[in-house]
Amino acid sequence: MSPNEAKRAVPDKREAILDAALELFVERGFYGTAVPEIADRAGVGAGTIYRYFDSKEALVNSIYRAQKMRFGQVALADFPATAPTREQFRTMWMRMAKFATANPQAFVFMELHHHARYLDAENVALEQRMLELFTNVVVSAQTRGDLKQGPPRLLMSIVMGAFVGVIRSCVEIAQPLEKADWKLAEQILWEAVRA
Amino acid sequence: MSPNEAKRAVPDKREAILDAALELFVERGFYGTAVPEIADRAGVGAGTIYRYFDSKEALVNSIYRAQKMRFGQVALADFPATAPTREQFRTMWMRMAKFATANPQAFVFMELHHHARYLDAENVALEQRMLELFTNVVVSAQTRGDLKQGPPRLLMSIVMGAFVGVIRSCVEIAQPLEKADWKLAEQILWEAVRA
DNA sequence: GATGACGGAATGAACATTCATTCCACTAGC
DNA sequence: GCTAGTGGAATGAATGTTCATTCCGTCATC
Repeated sequence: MSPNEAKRAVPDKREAILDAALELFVERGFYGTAVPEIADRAGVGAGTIYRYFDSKEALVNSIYRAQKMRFGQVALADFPATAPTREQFRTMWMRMAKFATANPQAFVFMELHHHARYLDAENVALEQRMLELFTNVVVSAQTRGDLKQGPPRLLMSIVMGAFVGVIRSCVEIAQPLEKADWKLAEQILWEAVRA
Repeated sequence: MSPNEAKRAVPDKREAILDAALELFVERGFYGTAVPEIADRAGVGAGTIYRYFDSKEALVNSIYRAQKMRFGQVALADFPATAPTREQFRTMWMRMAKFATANPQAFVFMELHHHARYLDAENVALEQRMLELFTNVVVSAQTRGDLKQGPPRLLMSIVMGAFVGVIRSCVEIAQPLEKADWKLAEQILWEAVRA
């Protein structure tokens, strides 16, 4: 029996800590969450957290990085760069909706910590890179004359803001949106930004 | 010299505390802000805060209530209940834009604390009442056939979400939106929700 | 296969620090 | 001199972090 297999006999504590911390950070925020609380919910000792993470800040940065990259994977993998703008928009929207429905907490977490002071440089850069990717897509769609003119930042704020608004209202009432309503929302926002 | 005048000789400490706390709560959140920090920024002693507010929670609730009511005044006073929906929408949007431009921090503060666990019952009720007011306006516009059908909550999430998105992007880059861009945003969102 | 010594993961009580709140000496205005 | 109002040091509770100890799976030895 290899050491690896032996280790797997114990349920993964690192994962348990990450999950518990994600939940609590969403519920109470970073400063509102005590490390021993995280340990309790994860079912480990308080000290164990420091075997896996250097500090509370390192923990929150770990979660942020992992979720952001997962989101990036889902949203941007095989992006249909040559497809019509209408289809690009629908694809992006529905992928985001799928991710956010499957992981509402992860999505809200990213929103909450977007511009937190305790995000490390690597995460700030990651955020920046993703923003630029989206901006490029918007700008080139504008150049093609498919989207309204105006500051790209404004268009993105409107679409992303609306998306976040919808997700948050779902989280508040603890009920995922119907597929039909997702489609309606997509249609509404496409009509909003199309040229 | 009357006692009132004498007091006014000292710049209003209550107001200074409220202003400093609003700023810091926006910058660092409720739990991330230490009471002595608030005192420092307000230019008063830490103990003085407790002459004016029972606790840190009472302070944050005071700010929330004051800003929410100010916002309600601005947004809903003399609401043109009989005007065409198009005009109602424009009026509401521009009033919110005016408030949020003049008080970006107050607006972000309200967004941040919307569903905080430390909001007292009175503030939760206040929030509820305002939500119902907006919902009524939306539903009756839908009944008139001026807005898209669909869950009113969904439409409101989209519009308010987009609005918040725009404001937050302004706050991030510390630069208010041009009047022209506000008009563009208004037009975009009207086209989004109109029937 | 049984035994016991070993390594390192896990623990949670203890520590230093930070925080909200209290308290009291001091001041300014009468 | 008296009072109301103030600042900021003092206080005790709570927090993030550490560390001496426990616990457990592994493996060499018989």
